[in-house]
Amino acid sequence: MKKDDRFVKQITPKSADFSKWYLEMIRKAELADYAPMKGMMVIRPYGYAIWENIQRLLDERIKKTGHSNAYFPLFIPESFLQKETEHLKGFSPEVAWVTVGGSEELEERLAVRPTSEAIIGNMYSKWIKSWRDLPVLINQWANIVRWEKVTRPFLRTTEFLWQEGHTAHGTEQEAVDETMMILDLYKEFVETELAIPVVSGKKSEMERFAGASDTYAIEALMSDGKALQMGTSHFLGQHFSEVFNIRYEDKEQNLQYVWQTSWGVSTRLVGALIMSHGDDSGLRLPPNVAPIQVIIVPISIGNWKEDVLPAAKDIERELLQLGLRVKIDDREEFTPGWKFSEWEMRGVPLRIEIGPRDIKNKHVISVRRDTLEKEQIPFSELSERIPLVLQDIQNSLFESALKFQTENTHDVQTYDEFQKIMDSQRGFIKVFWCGEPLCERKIKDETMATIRIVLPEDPHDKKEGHCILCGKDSNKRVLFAKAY
RNA sequence: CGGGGAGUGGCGCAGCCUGGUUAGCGCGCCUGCUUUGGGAGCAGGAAGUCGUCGGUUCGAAUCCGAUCUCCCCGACCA
Repeated sequence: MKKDDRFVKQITPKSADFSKWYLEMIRKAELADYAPMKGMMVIRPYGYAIWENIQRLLDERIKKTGHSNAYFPLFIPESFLQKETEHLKGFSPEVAWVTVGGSEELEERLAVRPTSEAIIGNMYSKWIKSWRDLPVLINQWANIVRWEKVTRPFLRTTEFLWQEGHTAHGTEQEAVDETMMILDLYKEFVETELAIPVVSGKKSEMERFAGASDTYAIEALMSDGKALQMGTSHFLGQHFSEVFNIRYEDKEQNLQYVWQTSWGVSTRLVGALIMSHGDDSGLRLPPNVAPIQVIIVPISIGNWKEDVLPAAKDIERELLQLGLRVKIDDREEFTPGWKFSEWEMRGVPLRIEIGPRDIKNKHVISVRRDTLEKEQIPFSELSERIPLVLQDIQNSLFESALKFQTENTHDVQTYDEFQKIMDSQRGFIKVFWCGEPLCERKIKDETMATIRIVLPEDPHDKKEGHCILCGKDSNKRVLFAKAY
């Protein structure tokens, strides 16, 4: 769409300045606002409603796979964090500390949780005694604080909301299986509900979670060619069970350390929604998580409150009965045209226009946000048609994001090509890598790209090749990208 | 954390260099009337003490210092 043809004129087009567009979207669509303290934001009702939908849809899946929710304290004694050396090293630069309670200096500082492995490890050591106590499958929805130097709304904030699962198992295999099951669950969830295609795989050593044996992640390509980590699933091995002494007696009466996992996704997903689907006119929210799925705009002409509004309300009632999230915009102070633009900018998937002409002809005009296509739907077919259209929008948002991802995943042969792509349109770059952190480091220094994931084996792909940088023989296919 | 830019009614900005009466403009907001099928028009009105603290000066949005916050680039970052 040419700039001049855009109906929505109050925002910087995404194509003109991606970063500015992103920040404007958040504020103009009223997803969030800056709080007065550095790096902190207020999630406003419209943004929070998206998070609530994410929570609900993910929570269902977490419970369906046998996990239960619980809640652990916000504060963690310093000594707990210190137990796992790598964990401490990884997090200490960004921990916020409580040193005073009321007017009294604390004997031991308390960390505001940057993640909960330590406090949960401590509790698990009390709860787990026998093989009969296993597995422990607990999830918590919580807030997290990390004192980040550079922050961006939703993508990296000082305080954020997330879900963190923490499980303990009797065997290594069981914990590994859990790690992978959750990774798949995340992938399915994000692709189905957020309509964002992701790639999943293991993290390189450099990107591994502090204290984990292995970290797996789902990564998505944003429409500016940068990758965003959307969720992680960690196989913790016995690192935490050893230091927190989480042991159980097995059937043979041997004391064994448990095997653990932890995994999480955060409010960052809201940022991902904005960046993957948004366009020059604003947000394009997938129906499954959109706070409002259908906005009904009555055409306010003449005696519209008596002629048009009742019909609009009938339609609202009918759609509500289908379980849809519907709203009528009956504000008198705005013209229909204004409302069209407003809801377009805010990303509502489907708009229904109804005016005197439509009532006479017993149909409505529906306009889908993703394509801006208009369609006449007879009153009698609304209940049947609207859910289908919404599903189609959900699907086509995914398809177009997938197309973008495919078109921007480059299979390159030379480092020269690699550098050229990173200097221009970016995207995912698929190459062989020798496994040396030194090569990874050098590539990062020269191109800003990091290994997002080590690709799982794919029967369609070559198995052997040469490291893109040093040329050594390699059987590791990896995905490089510039990360958020 | 380093380099650069910026904070002036709700939003976007001008004024600052070369201190000087009531700090302007557009959008938005309020009231009224006319309107309403892709961001309506006219008339009237309200709202800022110039991020914050301190300094220079007869006088500071304007000069100086500190500090907070935001943006961009980099360093760092489950």
